[in-house]
Amino acid sequence: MNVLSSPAVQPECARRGRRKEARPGELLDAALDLFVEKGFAATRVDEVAARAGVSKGTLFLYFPSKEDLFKAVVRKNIAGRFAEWDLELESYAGTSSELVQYCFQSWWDRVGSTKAAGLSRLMLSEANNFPEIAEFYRREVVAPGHQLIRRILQRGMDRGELRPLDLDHAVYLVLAPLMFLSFAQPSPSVCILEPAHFSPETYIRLQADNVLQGLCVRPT
Amino acid sequence: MNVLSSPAVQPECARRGRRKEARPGELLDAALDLFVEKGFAATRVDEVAARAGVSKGTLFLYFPSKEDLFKAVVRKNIAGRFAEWDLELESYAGTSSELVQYCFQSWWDRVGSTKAAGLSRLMLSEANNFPEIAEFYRREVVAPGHQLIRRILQRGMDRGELRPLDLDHAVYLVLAPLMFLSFAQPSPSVCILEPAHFSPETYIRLQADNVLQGLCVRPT
Amino acid sequence: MNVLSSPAVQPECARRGRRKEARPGELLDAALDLFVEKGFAATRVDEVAARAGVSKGTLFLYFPSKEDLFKAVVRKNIAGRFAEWDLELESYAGTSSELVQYCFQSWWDRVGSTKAAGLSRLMLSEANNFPEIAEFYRREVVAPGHQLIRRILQRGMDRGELRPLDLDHAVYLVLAPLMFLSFAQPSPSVCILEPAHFSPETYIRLQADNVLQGLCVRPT
Amino acid sequence: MNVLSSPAVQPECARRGRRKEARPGELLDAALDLFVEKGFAATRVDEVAARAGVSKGTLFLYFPSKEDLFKAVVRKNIAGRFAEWDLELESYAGTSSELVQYCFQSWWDRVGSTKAAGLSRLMLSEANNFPEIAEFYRREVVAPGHQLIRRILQRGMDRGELRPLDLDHAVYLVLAPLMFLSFAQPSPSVCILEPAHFSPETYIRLQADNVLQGLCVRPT
DNA sequence: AATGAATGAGTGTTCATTCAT
DNA sequence: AATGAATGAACACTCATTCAT
Repeated sequence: MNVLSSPAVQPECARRGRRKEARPGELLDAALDLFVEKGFAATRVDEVAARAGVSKGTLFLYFPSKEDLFKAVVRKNIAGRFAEWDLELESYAGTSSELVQYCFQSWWDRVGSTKAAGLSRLMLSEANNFPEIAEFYRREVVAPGHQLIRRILQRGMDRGELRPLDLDHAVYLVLAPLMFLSFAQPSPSVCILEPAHFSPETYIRLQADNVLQGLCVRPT
Repeated sequence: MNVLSSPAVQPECARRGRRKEARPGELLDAALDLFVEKGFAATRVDEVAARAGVSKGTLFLYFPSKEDLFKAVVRKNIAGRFAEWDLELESYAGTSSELVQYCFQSWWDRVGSTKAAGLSRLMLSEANNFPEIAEFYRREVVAPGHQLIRRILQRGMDRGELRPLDLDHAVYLVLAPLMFLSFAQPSPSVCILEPAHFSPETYIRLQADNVLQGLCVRPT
Repeated sequence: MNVLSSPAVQPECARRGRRKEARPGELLDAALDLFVEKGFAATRVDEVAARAGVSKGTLFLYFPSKEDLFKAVVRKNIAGRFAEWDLELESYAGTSSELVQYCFQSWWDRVGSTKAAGLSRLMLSEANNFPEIAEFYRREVVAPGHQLIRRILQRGMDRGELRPLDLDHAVYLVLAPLMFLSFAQPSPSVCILEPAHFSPETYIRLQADNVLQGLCVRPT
Repeated sequence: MNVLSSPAVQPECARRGRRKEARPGELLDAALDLFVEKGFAATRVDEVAARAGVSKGTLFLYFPSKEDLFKAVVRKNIAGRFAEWDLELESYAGTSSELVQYCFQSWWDRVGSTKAAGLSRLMLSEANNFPEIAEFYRREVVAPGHQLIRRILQRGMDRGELRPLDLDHAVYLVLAPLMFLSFAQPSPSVCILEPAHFSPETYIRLQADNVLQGLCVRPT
């Protein structure tokens, strides 16, 4: 463990120590993959542990239950990032039109194009069977997400850049296109007819442009 | 069970006879309800059988496995209503703007507000596990649906009422809002923040109006 | 399967039918043996099922949980018999002295000398860890047992055959000797010093005689 | 850890030092508490270690297994207080009646009301699983206890104060009430119907008085 | 054709025990 | 000596599927 340690044994020695702190992250990564691929119920904790290279018992050392593991996955990949996004919104200086475009684009960059996008579809199927998880997801993801969009639209109305809107329904002008793309991940087969001709980036731009035609006081 | 049967028991016997042939249909109906409500994995075959009024053994008499039951449910319920809709479209006489509005509205009336909407969400979750069914669904539902929208948009462009559109992505300007609503049914909790303040009809109208602002050459 | 069926295959055929009704009883017998031998927590449901000659799944067909199985065992072997004993007491015509003797004796004949006696010791160890079972046992066994003894003593006082007694403590003049013997079953090693010199029947008679010396108005 | 240690840290160091040697004892004390409270199986070694203020690994440093810990607990706590009691008996000057009363009372004061009473119940439950310990308990506790009672009764017969007794069974006239109370501790719920109305002291007096009515040549 | 009793593989979770540090 | 991260065997309970009747 000194300067002379050969690189070959270093990892072996360090693994223990390094692992200890890396474990939760490795488990969360493995869990995200499997949850997104198979759904919550169909994902076996053994498999998550195996993919993270540990035993089943170790998983329960870090997460007291499968549900808690799932919550941690959601928190790490989505829920925990709203604080940052909210701040970003508050300090945003551009027009509402630019803000909405930015919103679409950065949702895609940070969520839609990542594995985390698959979590939305997951919730769709499992919400009925796991009410506690559904409630958690509503509180930690759905609510902040809705509020974020509402604030964007409200800001636009306040600044006179957007038409007067019924926010209870207008939020979905923004959310529906994003969620649709989210639900289509990672296997778009039942949503997108010809994935080969489909570019998410083009989709995102088109949706943003189009919704703005309707939202803005003066169509750009 | 012969001519001497008293009238009192006759119906009993007759029902039996009728039942025997109606069994598969009753099972499929029960299965549709439960699959849509709980998802594939969480639906127990006992419950399907019970709801159809037969024993679990009988179900396996008609469907060799739960998977086959699922396939049969999907096959039965996603039949071709598209032929009729295609005809309707061809003979439509109004403006594109009216046509799109009509399209949103009648989708909600005929699909979105019915049990069939639940099947979309089902397919979304199970497509990975039933590639064969997914392919079937793509062929019988996704493809005709996309084509229908494409024709509507193409018609609009041909008539000079809609702007020039990249159809491969523009179809989703119409589809995304509809599918989002479909996936949110029947348990909107993880999509809609406050279902109590949400009216599907208002949503449909707002989405149609808004998308048209972007699509039309001259905003109405 | 007709009149010519050899007796050898008859049981094979009949087993299905006969079993169906005999199963719960067979399971309860197996469960009683194992619960008494190993305790509640240490008894494996697989083992109970195996001893009854069925699979684990079959056990859960008849008893929804291990706790319910245990309750059924207690009900069959003790709790369900108080009704009969209460009746017996009401119609008893002899003196209180005879009644107490009869009580000791028939407790031994019907409970103390059977495997059911082991259930008391079981509860002693498991009560803390399974509060629901403990509560059930209190309600179904402890309470009726105490009441039965109280009524016997009260009857004796009413008839002027027994001295005035503080029933809250006097019940244990009768219960303690019986329970001690119960706790000593089926392995008396830590209660009885020399089991070889110990006769439960003699013990029962001696305890009954002795307690009566104190209870009766005129020592016999 | 030497003379230079500042007074402030001295106690810290000293405690460590003292602790190191006291560890096994602290572990045994913690284990006694927990075993008595929860039983052997339900007691978790983590909890024992935590209560003793050490890690789980440390426990296994001193005791190779949970079973060995249990054995050590029993061995430590069931020491010979009988020598003292035997002496007390030999020099006792009062009547047999007084002696028996004294015996009941001091058993309660010195054993029944202490944690040691819980050990009896522990042994009762675990005797099957730890025959070696059971044998030890028989030799060190059961046998001396029985002998002590036998001598008391023999003394009474010799002095003409007690009736002629079959000692093999008569010992239990004294032992059964005491053991019943012992087993009922510390959670009397499955033995005592209404603990709120129950006073161990009253119980002890009543049992002593009553048994003497039967034992004595002339009822006092 | 219809039943429903029986099965047994599979799942999340616990906990005594090990061992590298 | 002491730690605590890691293990893996064990266990109650579920449910799709089978099959004798």
